Amino acid sequence: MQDISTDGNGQGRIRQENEKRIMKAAEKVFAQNGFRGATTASIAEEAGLPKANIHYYFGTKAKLYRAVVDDIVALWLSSFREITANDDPASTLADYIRAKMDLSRTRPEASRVFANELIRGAPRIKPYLEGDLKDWVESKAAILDMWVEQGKMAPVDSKRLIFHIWAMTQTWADFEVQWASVLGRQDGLQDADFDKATDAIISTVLRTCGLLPLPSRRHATEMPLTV
Amino acid sequence: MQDISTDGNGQGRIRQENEKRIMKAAEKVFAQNGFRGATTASIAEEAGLPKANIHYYFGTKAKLYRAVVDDIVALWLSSFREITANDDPASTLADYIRAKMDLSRTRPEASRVFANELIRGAPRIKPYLEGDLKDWVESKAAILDMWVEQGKMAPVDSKRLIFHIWAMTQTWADFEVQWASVLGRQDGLQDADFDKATDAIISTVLRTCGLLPLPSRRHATEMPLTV
DNA sequence: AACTTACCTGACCAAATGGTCAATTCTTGC
DNA sequence: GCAAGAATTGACCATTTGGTCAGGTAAGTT
Repeated sequence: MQDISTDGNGQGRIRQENEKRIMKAAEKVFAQNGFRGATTASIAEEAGLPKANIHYYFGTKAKLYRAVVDDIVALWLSSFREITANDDPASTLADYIRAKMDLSRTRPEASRVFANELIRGAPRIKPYLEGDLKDWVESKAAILDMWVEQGKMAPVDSKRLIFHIWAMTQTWADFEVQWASVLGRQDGLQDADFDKATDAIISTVLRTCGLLPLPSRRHATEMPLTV
Repeated sequence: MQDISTDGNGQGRIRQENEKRIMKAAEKVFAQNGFRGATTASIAEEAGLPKANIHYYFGTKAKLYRAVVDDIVALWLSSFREITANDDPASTLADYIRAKMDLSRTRPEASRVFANELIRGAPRIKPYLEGDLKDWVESKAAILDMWVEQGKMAPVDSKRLIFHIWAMTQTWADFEVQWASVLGRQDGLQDADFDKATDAIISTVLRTCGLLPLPSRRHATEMPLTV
């Protein structure tokens, strides 16, 4: 006989399938409406199940939300294992930016749930921000600083650089509609748009770190700028 | 006798004061909960007025929201007049970033209402995005391109550079709690934090444009990187 | 086949929500 | 000081919301 707890994730086949289905629907609805704005009825409709079914599996809206957010935090953390010690700065940074942009393209709803949570002051994930995330930032900033020490790259404000990489990569998920509108993409951003954005972010970051030669200017009438 | 339209902004003294008061409260509540999640009751409480009073001045929640959003769009647009033709690229960009960061620091709630709207797919402001904002971006990108043509700065992807300036500046308003948590600021970000962030963004942008000499590396054991 | 457990869901409920309204008080121009 | 419009608000209402529950069906185990 298998242990199937009521609220956790038991291992009943049907249960697993339905929980996944509900969480996918919930992620979408929470992303679009935030916790307070989302209704269990609309989540049920999105999942193609009667509302009572949602409560059967998750109990309350708050617990369902918690499950969705925890899932996303786990995704975030797993994507963070990237940057490691004595790699090459340029390729490591570029790889990390590419990984982050892939998440923005493939899991925009997850990013938006997270964004909603932050805009609201992160009542439910502050411990994560002050714990795992803070630790991660500090350890990665230390690596950047070490690279600077070793003369592998130009001095930078390492923490702000990390923050700004997140800002630039996540804006393409969170505010996609803004960039699509401004670029005139009626059907939303295409893969090519993400590629172009990725290149632009990599250029910006590598130039910030002095890791990318500046293309020569059109009219070479001025002195070189850089040391 | 003065013309006081019911829904617009008549010039009754009391009316003006109360409308301002309600909109301020509404901005805060909408920022924290989005349109659907905000309740007229909580807006009323925040404003220190009975709920019926809110309806007396604005009719419906939707009209109030519209008024708040329009106000913010106007603020946004006015902050956009900045970048003009044949200025000096470096100081113009730096000034613009400083202005945008000042908005993030002084009007974070406005930024968050806007962010909420974008996350939701911008149902109510798409015309603005596809109109005024698109035009603004195109005209300013043209100026950047002109500077490149004139050899005043290195070639850049001008539109993405603008997008990323927004992303970096607005993240300090929209996701303040995240950065405060990671930096260990228990009482929220301080002015010094914004100053440091502003410097970091300016450095990144100017280096991207080849407008800032790179500080020399610690160990000058390698060849200069830039052309 | 019998039995146990997981799964399903229509019908229901109390609370919250956006909005209305009529009665009352406050302002203001004359 | 007084009439006319502006402002105020408690009480009320229809609808929506999160959540419950009883009575059922399907699935697995022996």
